[in-house]
Amino acid sequence: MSTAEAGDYITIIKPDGCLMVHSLKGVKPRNWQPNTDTLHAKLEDGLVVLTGERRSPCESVCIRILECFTPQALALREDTGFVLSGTEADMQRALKQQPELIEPGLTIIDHELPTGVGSVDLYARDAEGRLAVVELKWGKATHEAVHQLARYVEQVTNQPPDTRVRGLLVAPDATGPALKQLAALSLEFKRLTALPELEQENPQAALF
Amino acid sequence: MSTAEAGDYITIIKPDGCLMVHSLKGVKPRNWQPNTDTLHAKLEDGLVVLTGERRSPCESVCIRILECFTPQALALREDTGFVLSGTEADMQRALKQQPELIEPGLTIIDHELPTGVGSVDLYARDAEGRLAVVELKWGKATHEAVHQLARYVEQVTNQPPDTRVRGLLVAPDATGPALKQLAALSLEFKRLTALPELEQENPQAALF
DNA sequence: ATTTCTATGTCGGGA
DNA sequence: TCCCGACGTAGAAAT
Repeated sequence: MSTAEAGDYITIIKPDGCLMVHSLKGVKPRNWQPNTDTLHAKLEDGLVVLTGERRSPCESVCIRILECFTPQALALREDTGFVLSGTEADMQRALKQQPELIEPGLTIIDHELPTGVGSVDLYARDAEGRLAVVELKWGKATHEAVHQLARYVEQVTNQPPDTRVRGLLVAPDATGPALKQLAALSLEFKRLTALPELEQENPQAALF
Repeated sequence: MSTAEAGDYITIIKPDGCLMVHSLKGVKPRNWQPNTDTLHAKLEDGLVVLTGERRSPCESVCIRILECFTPQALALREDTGFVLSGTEADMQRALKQQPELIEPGLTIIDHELPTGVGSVDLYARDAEGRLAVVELKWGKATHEAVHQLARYVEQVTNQPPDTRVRGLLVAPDATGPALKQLAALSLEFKRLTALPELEQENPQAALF
């Protein structure tokens, strides 16, 4: 249960049932409701009242429209595109193709390998045959990333082979505490700032 | 670095520098940028190109407009309102006023008490004088909530008094794993579905 | 300005 | 459908 005062808002309702009420600040809507099942409009005391209901979880949004500035119904075409998000997913793809960017002689064994405490980004073997767990971060790596890497390394080390496993944190940068913690845990940091372009699979007019 | 294909989008730019590009699905924008510092528009190959730049972190968004359906400049009035979000904050306020809803004889000692691993929602003493750490969740409590509560309890227990501290998870519901974990850790679950109305501090025209 | 923590997170994948 | 983990999380509080 939440309530907002009257004011100026932009309300957007998408065909997939996403309902958003934006105020003049912030990326997040002031109020919203994904997966709205039914949407009713009725007149109440001379005001238009929109009600969006939703099952599972059972909740509803009620919008009282005191005054409407620019009503619009747009027919956006089907979502053709696909975000080629050059973030961790792309970083992972690129480094899987060119593991030598991390270290010469490295070969990728697996990626997104579940360990019971999350997924290892890359699982590799180095030039000397040692196993290596690789954690990728697109942004500045924090102590959280180190903690995660440490858990992965521990998890993998405890597997049957029980050999020493290297832990590599690959990121463009890392915070001070992160580097300190890395050193304390005998883990390694590999700075990686630029990625070569991957061949475009489907070159099209780019929006962004 | 990310790129999206051409398609139909709704672009919103707010005066606080929030730039959003919404596709026809989802509550989250397809692409966005909070705190945009400078916004340029230029003509390039006969297309309008919007460029939003931002320092710290240094990044930019570039929007190529192939066709523009309904350009608009709205002057929303200043953000008068305030969200009276009846979520954990309200839940906490209500239970602080009426701790007997959690358990008869409970008295609140403190709220939002920092413990070094986050903030305890409520810190109380029960009818028998034992300390109790209360973790509130407005939605279904997951194993994460249990983990958090466990950390709080551990943290508080390790304080000088070093007496046994009760851990209470108060939520309308909890997941299976959460309940199991609670039992294993000797923590308690208190189901709380409905809250009585708090007196309104500032009754006004309500939007939602 | 940067780090840390919360959230109606949202979203996607798997059981 | 529910549960679980990741995210460019965003946003706020504390440092």
